[in-house]
Amino acid sequence: MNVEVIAPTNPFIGTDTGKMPAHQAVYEKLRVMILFGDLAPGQPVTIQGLTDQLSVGMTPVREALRRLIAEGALTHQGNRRVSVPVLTPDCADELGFMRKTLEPELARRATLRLTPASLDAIAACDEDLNRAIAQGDIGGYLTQNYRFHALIHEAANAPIMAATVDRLWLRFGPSLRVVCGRFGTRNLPDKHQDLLEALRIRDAEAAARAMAEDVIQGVDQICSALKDTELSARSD
Amino acid sequence: MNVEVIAPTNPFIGTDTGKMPAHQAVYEKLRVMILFGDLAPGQPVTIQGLTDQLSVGMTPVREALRRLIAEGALTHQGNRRVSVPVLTPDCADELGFMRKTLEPELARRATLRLTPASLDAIAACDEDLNRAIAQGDIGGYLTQNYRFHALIHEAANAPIMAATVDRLWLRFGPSLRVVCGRFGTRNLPDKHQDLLEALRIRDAEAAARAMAEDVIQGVDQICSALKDTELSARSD
DNA sequence: AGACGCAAAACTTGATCAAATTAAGGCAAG
DNA sequence: CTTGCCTTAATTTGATCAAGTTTTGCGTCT
Repeated sequence: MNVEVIAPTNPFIGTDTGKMPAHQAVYEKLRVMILFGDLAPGQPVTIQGLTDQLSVGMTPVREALRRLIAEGALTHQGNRRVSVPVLTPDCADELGFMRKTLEPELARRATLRLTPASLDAIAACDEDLNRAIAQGDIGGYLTQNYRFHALIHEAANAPIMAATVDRLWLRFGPSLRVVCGRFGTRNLPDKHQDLLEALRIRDAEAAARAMAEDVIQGVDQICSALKDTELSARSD
Repeated sequence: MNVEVIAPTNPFIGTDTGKMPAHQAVYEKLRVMILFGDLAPGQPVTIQGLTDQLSVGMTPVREALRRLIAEGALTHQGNRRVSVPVLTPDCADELGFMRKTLEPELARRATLRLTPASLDAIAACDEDLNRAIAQGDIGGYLTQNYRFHALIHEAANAPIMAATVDRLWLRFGPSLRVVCGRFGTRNLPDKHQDLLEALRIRDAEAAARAMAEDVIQGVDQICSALKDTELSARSD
């Protein structure tokens, strides 16, 4: 299966498996691996492979996979084979539309319900993000960028929309890593400064606008990269 | 558990369990029951109850529940108890925003990719829907109304958005039945005529507008009904 | 090239363990 | 003496595991 264990330094991979059902621990582990590109698009995922690797029974693994499939993070490949989905341009278009619509709304709502503590957390996260970009740390960029958006989604106090958008990120994850591996951390979208300023002065519409621009930039970059990879694949 | 088996006359409950894994059969059965209000909001759902009722093992039931929980059709009620979620005004607001945003887009896309066959199917469905309304058949109204929208979503050729919207309907389902049971089939939203006409003349923007109005009408009706029930519950 | 067979993986089941809720019983206070 | 609460036991339910069954894919043989 070739799935490397991630270093527990990642803020999202605390994996406090102390008092947690096995199926949830498996779910969270796989989720992070997909979100940050440790599983390549198209890579097959087998139940028995995971039971061997994670030393858990078959039932928890089955439940975790079923959950991830329901979220679109994995796909049933016809004959009861499970794999990491390959992002097609059509899918990216759909995901892009939803992100462009929902994330600005989340930013708008976050502006209204924002607490000083969460604003500080978002600002701190943005600094970490800039540091990662400056160092060319792709993994750091991916995790901090996700965290930046996740913090805003959390502040919006709209759990259903936040979970929906989270699923969209989950679908972009595997390809994002590939794209970033191609182009490095230069020319990355960053409307975060505008967004932070809008949050500080409590201007919901400005926050929505900044978020929309950030999402559009990111999505367009992925779409163009997808077209390139498809062209290169076709010319093979 | 008090879950009555639905008559197999429903077009969505063919349940051809012939060549289908047990976990999927369980999933589809439960999904339909939730979607059309056969399970009341707040009703507890137990694994063992389902194994007894459906005569299947424990693992398939667990997988089906995990999937439905991931889709928001069921919720984990704290102490590893599963139940049908109760729709709060905040949730309805979120769901409403997403429906108002996504369904017009689906209508827009459906207009462009529409085939004569699918247009006929949609028109036929609308006739069934009107018949159900005229007869005061709540169950028929619920299923045909869902089917009308589902056919449009299918025609849009946008599987991710369609699946996302489907999950929103799944959340409305249990409360929809309650609301309809209160007010009957009068004053139901029906911008379907405008929508059908727009589809026929291939006017994507008009279709999107008609869909938006239909969704807004339906969501507002549910929201106001929710407020009423909450007020009456508070005055108890 | 088509068919047969073997191996691997998924699906299902029943059993076992752990956790939580409920019921019962006893003690104390009014 | 009755009532209310707290503690404890029993039942119900959820979580996990390992074995058996079925299906699929692939390799080989004709």
